[in-house]
Amino acid sequence: MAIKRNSDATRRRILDAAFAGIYKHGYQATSIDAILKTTGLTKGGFYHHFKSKKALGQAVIDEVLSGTFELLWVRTLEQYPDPIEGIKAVLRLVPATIGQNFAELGCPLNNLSQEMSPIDEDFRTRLNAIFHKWIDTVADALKRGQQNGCVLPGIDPQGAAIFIIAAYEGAISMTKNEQTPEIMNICASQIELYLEGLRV
Amino acid sequence: MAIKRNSDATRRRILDAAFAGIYKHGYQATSIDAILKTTGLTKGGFYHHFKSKKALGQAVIDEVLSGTFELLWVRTLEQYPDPIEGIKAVLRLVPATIGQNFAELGCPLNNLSQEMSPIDEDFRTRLNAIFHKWIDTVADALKRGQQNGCVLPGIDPQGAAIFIIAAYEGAISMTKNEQTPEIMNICASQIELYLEGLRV
DNA sequence: ATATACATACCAACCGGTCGGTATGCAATA
DNA sequence: TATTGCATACCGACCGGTTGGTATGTATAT
Repeated sequence: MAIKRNSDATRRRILDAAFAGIYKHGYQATSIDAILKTTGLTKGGFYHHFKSKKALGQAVIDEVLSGTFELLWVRTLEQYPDPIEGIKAVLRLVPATIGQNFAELGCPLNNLSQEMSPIDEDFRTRLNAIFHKWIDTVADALKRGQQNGCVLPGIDPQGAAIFIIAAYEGAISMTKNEQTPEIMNICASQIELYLEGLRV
Repeated sequence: MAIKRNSDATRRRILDAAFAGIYKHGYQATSIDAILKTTGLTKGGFYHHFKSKKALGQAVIDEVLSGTFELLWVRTLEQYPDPIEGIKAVLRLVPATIGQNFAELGCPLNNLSQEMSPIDEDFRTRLNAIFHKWIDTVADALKRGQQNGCVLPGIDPQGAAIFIIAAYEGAISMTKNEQTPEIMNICASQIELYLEGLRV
């Protein structure tokens, strides 16, 4: 009747519980005790894997948040030669992949960034790195679109990318405020209107 | 040398300190002790004015947040016959009125809404009421624009209003993430691009 | 046998909130 | 006009519980 001990799996369980807590209640309002409760661990076990609460938060950013962004945006955009179609596909993918959570809890990356950016520079730096990769991903896609002739050559890819992401994050925020997926659909169609304006 | 006792002023001081704390650290992370420190009050004095921390939070929404929104949006839009010019004016007003705070701390209304909407229905209801007034304000302005012939009759004022506010909030969020007003300018010019697309 | 992966017990600081008490101002009364 | 009586405004100690974190002990895997 040996009790299973698996370091990697335990660490992963902590990470998942921390992500869920942070996603719903925010970083500051997620207590270590709460994480212990959902994982069934104790203090000693937790602090064996993470040297502080801050270290846990940063691990969530590096190992959980950055991954989900890549899965949704990078993978989708790279399989569309036309970036405008690619972005529209992401917008349509949102309700499917993340489901109800997005309408209830918003974007986990933006949530954490909004909470922590003003009060902790280390968090801000890490989170901003993901945002920059995101912007570059969209901007590169738009550049490809300009080269293969489906995006207007006059527009600034960087500026357009920033706005697309801003509008996307804003749409998710409004959806969360209202607590209904309906809002996301309204905003998505308006974003598409903007996107079509970038077309040759 | 009687010590000044002024109930209204004291209450206002608490409200201001609470707003500042919530704006920077969020509601949950703003302790009553911290408010006592900045106001110079004590526990007894505080609980004479507010029966609980939650009551304080709701007073901040009703008496501080709702006012700043009205000042910026309602007042500005009502003095522009052309709603598109009105919205553009608001966008230009943002850095002037709120100044550096917006780039550092974002939109106080959206901040609180993002934090509290998923975890407290009473907060959500109050905050959502402000958002609805906001949407109606912009939608009504667009309708006026349709009547006096400067906005396309085909567009849905409600949907456009929701997206304009979403894009605006998203732009502020991105600016806060990056901690530079530059981002706001980039997004503002893209929003203007969208707005011009609504014109006849 | 030694390092790893946990459990247990504990700490000081802080959390929101309560409580008995006190200083002040104001209105009725004498 | 002076005195009284009471509501208001505020003080500061204290409560049970929670916070992030540590020091030490023990069972398991290699």
